[in-house]
Amino acid sequence: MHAPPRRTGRPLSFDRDAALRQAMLTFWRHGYETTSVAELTAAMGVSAPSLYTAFGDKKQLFLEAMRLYAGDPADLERMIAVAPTALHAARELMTAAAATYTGEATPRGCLLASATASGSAAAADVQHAVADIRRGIECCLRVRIERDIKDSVLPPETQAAPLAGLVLAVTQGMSVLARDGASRTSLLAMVEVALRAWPGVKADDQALVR
Amino acid sequence: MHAPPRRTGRPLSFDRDAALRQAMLTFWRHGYETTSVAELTAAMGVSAPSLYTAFGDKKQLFLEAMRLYAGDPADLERMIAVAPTALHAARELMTAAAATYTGEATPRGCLLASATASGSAAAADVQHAVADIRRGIECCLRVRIERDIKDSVLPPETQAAPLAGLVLAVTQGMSVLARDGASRTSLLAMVEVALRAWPGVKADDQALVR
DNA sequence: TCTGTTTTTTAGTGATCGTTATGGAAATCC
DNA sequence: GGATTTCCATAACGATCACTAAAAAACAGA
Repeated sequence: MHAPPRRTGRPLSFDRDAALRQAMLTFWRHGYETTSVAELTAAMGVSAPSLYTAFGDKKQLFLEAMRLYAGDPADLERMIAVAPTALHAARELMTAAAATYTGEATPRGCLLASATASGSAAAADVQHAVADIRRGIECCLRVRIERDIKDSVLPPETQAAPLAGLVLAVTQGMSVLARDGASRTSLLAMVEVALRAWPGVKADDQALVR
Repeated sequence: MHAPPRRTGRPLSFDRDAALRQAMLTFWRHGYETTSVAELTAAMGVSAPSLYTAFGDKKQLFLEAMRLYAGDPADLERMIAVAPTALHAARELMTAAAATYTGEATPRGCLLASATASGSAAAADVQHAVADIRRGIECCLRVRIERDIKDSVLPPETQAAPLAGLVLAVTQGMSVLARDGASRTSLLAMVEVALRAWPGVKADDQALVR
């Protein structure tokens, strides 16, 4: 992002990246508003004043943790663009989500889906930031579908927007089921079923695109 | 449920059902833990002591509001059982959800999806109660799909569980998109696309089952 | 009217919320 | 070794959290 000012004075006694990662995991598990600063300081191993000088406030800390969770948007955009077809990209998106939501060393579900699903009016801007990430993914996938239509990979009557929306809905819906205790295997089976909604895919045709 | 004891004493000054409905709308909009009792008393037009004598505590009030939102489980079970096919039931489930999540006079999204998506460990039992409702719907739909398989309405290789899970995932995922601002029209289009994953349905075949 | 029962209002409980002032310890610069 | 700069630990800020004690108020039956 921007180079640290690197001035004189006492150096930080904690690893900022490691602390941020712990904050991310805590937000992932408990949500944004339902995670207290006390929980954060305990998980991060950092006192409250240190947290505030290093990250600003709770909201900025969450936004930074959210960006750490989501990764570089350019990476995802590249994955979608480079995939052989939009179908491959959609499958990759959903299977990766299913794996992420059921990791052994991480909280269940999706940080984006859980963190701000509920929230008071005071957290509206945080909800917008999360929604922006979703919209970015959906937009990226829709554009890729439209490209496939233009390239005659998909039939011309294909509805790009609802198809991209479905992928997002299944993804975020899987987060809910993962939180309820659904296994990775069951989520992956759902992904395979969902992909049968893709134009040109049906039943055993799936083997062709895997 | 159980007949009121109908004893002597000062009568209630407020309509309990109307107050419960306002509580439901407030929980629907802001979630369980992120709704304060102060917000509830303001929305319900009831003082805190009255709220506690009438509903117990915040948790019991939420559970009652949740049951009001979800309706009688028997009604849903009956709808699924009475539907011509499991496909009809699935379509009804998803289109009704899309309509509910984008109502003009109600909060956006699904109370079940939003209220406990995030939450501290203290609200674990509330999360379980919400998850139980989802599991009930999913189970009911899965049984209906298995019945259609047995009745040769669906092909024998149909995977009932992932198919039912997909319907739930799309439903709960639509809640997220509705909260992000998706229109009812776009959600309904996604439902139509999702239903193409159903065995035996593809493209224009949909007209046959509508 | 009097008694008993229940709900109301008023005011407040201790706990926790996010956040910060303060004072001193620690590390770099000259 | 100062001088300077930065960070850490302690403690506390006002606000809000879920919740309730106490007493007045409104009903039913006598």
